[in-house]
Amino acid sequence: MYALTDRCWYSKTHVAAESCTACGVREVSICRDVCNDTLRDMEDMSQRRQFSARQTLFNEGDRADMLFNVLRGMVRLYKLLSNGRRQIVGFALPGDFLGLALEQTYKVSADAITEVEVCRFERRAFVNCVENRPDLLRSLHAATSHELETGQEQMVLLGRRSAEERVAAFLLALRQRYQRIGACDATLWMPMTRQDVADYCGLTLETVSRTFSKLARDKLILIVPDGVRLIMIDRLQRLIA
Amino acid sequence: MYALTDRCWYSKTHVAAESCTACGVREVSICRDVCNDTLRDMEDMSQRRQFSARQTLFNEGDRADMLFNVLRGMVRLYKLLSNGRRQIVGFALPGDFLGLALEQTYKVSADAITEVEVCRFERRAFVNCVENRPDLLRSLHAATSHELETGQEQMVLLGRRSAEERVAAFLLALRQRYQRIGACDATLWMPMTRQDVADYCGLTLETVSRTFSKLARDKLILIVPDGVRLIMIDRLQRLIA
DNA sequence: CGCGACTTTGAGCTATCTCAACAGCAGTGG
DNA sequence: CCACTGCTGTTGAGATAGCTCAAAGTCGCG
Repeated sequence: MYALTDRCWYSKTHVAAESCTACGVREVSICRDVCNDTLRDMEDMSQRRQFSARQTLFNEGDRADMLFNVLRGMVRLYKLLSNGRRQIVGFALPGDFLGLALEQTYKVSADAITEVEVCRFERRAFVNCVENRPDLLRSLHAATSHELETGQEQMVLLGRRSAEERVAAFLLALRQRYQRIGACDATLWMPMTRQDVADYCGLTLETVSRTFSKLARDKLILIVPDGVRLIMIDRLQRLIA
Repeated sequence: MYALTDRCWYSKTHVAAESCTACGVREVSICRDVCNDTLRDMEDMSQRRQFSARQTLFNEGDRADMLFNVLRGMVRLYKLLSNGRRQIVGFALPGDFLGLALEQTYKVSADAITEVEVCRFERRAFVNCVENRPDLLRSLHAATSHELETGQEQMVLLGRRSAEERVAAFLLALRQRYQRIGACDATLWMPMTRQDVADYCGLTLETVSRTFSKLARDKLILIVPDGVRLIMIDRLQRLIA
């Protein structure tokens, strides 16, 4: 898949190649298991696009004209409340598909945390394709189911865990996701801010910062620029057992 | 659909008829939009079953041999943490399908809150059917997407809302679900305990009770046996705006 | 009637939030 | 080259929403 010994998997030099068959994220995307005909259809429909850090991909409520497959970088998906409170419902990594539900309007907002490259589809065309291609629908359903399960885990985290457990669970889940896309490393790349982590974990940024500090003081993690190195994964796991 | 002026829609006398075409919950189930052939297949696979209140339908981690469509009653879906903490991730009502993800093991536990009647499928047979019936897959995907969206709303509730907002949002969401299945009424049927509501809203049962009392004191709701009557829906809505 | 399960209410406690100060660092411009 | 600014992160101290523990109230049911 990627060269993974360092964090170059998300760097500019490892952009997925132009062709789907050579695409670097195909192995972890909804297009992994589709047949060749379907893949060709998808390739014909797709356009490559880039977003710079902090650019918006779409806003909750907008007409969902475009669907995205993330190729590189990190995207935050979130909902806002009237008074500015924000809940991040997920961080999208390479291989993640935005718009799984195929619905007419976006149900969350999305913006780029880092520079982001995506494979973009027009929704109408994509939906048409899905209608004729049960293998693609099957993939979409599997991905949606997986998201649903992740969401249920997150409800447990938000509803029933302490601050320390939330942060530990967040770190371990992030690690698992990097493993899944073949980008694992004892050092987790964390381009998001403390505020982002807080808005994902249902905490304040100060509590997140204090909790990171405590975990570092206890030598379970090491805080490094743009990331965290997991030192004692077993003890992190015991925290959330 | 049902006779709805009172709460009889969930009573024993309104059990869905034996035939799928005459089924009382079909209009709100995954089988709503499937073609006649698919429906016949599903009917052949399905078995009617009953569970009494507090009976377990399945436990998280078990092999998912059976899938369920709820016909009558209410089911709680939850996850447990080691020390007994519980997060309820959803209440299943008539028309809700349990096992949308078609996965090999259950990701949550489910037990009956009331007496429950279900339409039950063997997973293997069901999955086989889905493979050959894109229309059913389409329905499953739509239902799964809807669950995913509901889950994201719930993350906002759990991560960023106050106790009062959580309870208000819970009541309004419950009302919407009853509306959706054609069982709406100013009085919401709430057979679950305060502990269940607490475990759904990420609160303690005392906080839920106090919040209900406050909403009742403020005349936004009226607490009645086995339910809550919504008196000033607009003010509840303003609470969560 | 009396028991058990659920609910309500009260009072004190604490995990987390809020507010505030400060530190590190990158970019900017004199 | 260095002051300055803005942004992110850290740390401290006091405030508070919701939790915990406890007691009493309600209701259905044998």
